[in-house]
Amino acid sequence: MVAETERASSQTVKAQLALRELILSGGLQPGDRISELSIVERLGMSRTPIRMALVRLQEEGFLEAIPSGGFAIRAFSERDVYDAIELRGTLEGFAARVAAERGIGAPLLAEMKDKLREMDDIVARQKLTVDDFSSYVGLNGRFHALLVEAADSPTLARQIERAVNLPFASPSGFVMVQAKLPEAGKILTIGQDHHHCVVRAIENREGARAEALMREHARLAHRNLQLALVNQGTRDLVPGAVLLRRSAVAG
Amino acid sequence: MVAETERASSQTVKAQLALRELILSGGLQPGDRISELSIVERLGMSRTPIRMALVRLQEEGFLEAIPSGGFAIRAFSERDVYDAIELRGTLEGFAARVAAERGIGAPLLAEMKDKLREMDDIVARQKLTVDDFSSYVGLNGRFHALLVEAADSPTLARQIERAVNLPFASPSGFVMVQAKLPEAGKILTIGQDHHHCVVRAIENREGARAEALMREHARLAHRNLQLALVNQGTRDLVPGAVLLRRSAVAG
DNA sequence: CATCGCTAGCCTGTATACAATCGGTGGGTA
DNA sequence: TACCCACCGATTGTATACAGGCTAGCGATG
Repeated sequence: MVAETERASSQTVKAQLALRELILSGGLQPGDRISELSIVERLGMSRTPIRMALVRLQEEGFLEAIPSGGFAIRAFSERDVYDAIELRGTLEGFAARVAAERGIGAPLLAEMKDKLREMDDIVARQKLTVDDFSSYVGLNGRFHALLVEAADSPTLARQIERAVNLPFASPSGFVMVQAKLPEAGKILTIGQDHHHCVVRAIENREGARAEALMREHARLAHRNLQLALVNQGTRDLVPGAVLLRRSAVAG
Repeated sequence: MVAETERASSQTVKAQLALRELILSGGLQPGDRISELSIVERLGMSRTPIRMALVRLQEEGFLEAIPSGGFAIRAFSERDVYDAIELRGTLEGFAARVAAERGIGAPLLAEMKDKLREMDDIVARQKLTVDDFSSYVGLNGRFHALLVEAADSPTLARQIERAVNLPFASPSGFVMVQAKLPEAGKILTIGQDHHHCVVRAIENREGARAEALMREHARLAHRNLQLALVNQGTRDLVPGAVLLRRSAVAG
């Protein structure tokens, strides 16, 4: 009965994706209580998969439970975003250290270097197009995924996956923002150097160095965050900007 | 209609607690697929709250989703336990660093020192009873909770809460094990010293030191884990021992 | 005029019926 | 004898009906 035009697995997953999209597109405002019935008529499915999706989105951090029942869209302060980025750096640093200390397999190392080369090609270009940034996002995401894989720890992988779910905490979250910033090339160059250094550190079994590098690597996102927030024009480029609580800055 | 003898909130929460207990008591074996119907007749409630509880327990890390549908009890290797402990240390270290760098309020600091004094009293005793250890567990748990509170970061708090859900990753997980180990007094003394040092570090705004201390503090649990696993007698004292995959060690 | 209480409506939590899919078993054929 | 296909049972995913609780709005009273 399901899936005539759409090719998706279960209703629950579809609801989860649709709700996430609805939140991130601003269709639902931060702080708003989510009425299940309104979602039912918006998505055209029954309450059961929607309730399931709501629980999952709560665990992902997009929603918070209301004591009297139901859920509300979570609102984030600028410091929350900062902390989420720093947290990702800490966890990825941990992963890098573990990978360095325990050593990683040759195929994994090879693929990391492979992705590194491809990213080098992009960064080397004089004028970066939006497509270039887009390709970089894909490669960068894969590189960070490989790093988690390199740690070979399911517990850590789960934790990182969770931390990275918030859009502004994603490793590639701010890459597309850079496309609009004058400092784009510089930050990209530095980030890519971090990538190179961390691979070398892992190869040489330098755990502390690998960890410190990934922490600092995440802090590039801090800079992008600052740069994007200073003027109202680029503010909306911050990933998940609609989740940001309007702070006292105003305009 | 609900709650005649039992005083609990919702069916979902009751199911969650009951299932967790069922898993940790060994009523359900690691690797086993969980049949919803069997839980229905065991707990005497309908499938809906049970399904809800299953999703939450998956997010907590006790269950893993089966591709074809349903859930299975997750099995942990010794290294998983090790990693979970190290992960807690990393996250608590992060919390301590943030607390030190940003500074914490006087009331919080006062309560931390208060708990410290109470724990000192216990550690100072010559012969420690089981009740002593039990009191220590409570105080220790509160102390660690205060540390998280001191970081004043909801994102981080959520993440730590999640990491600590696994019983063997809990800050107080191995305290009761120590009660049965000859090295009990020594490790307790060292751990308590870590507590003192980290509070001093936070007070003095020494972020790096606070972080390193909490990491090392968690590693005391590594030692306890090793000690408990060496002989079969104390092996079952490891928190959540039933979740451990029988490794090649055998007996 | 303000505050307290009641009532009505909505909304969430729970139960249960229905549908679709997965796995296992048995029989048939190469 | 071994492998493949088909059917059947079981189990999960989905829809919907029902009940209890929360909230808000209105009216009455101090």
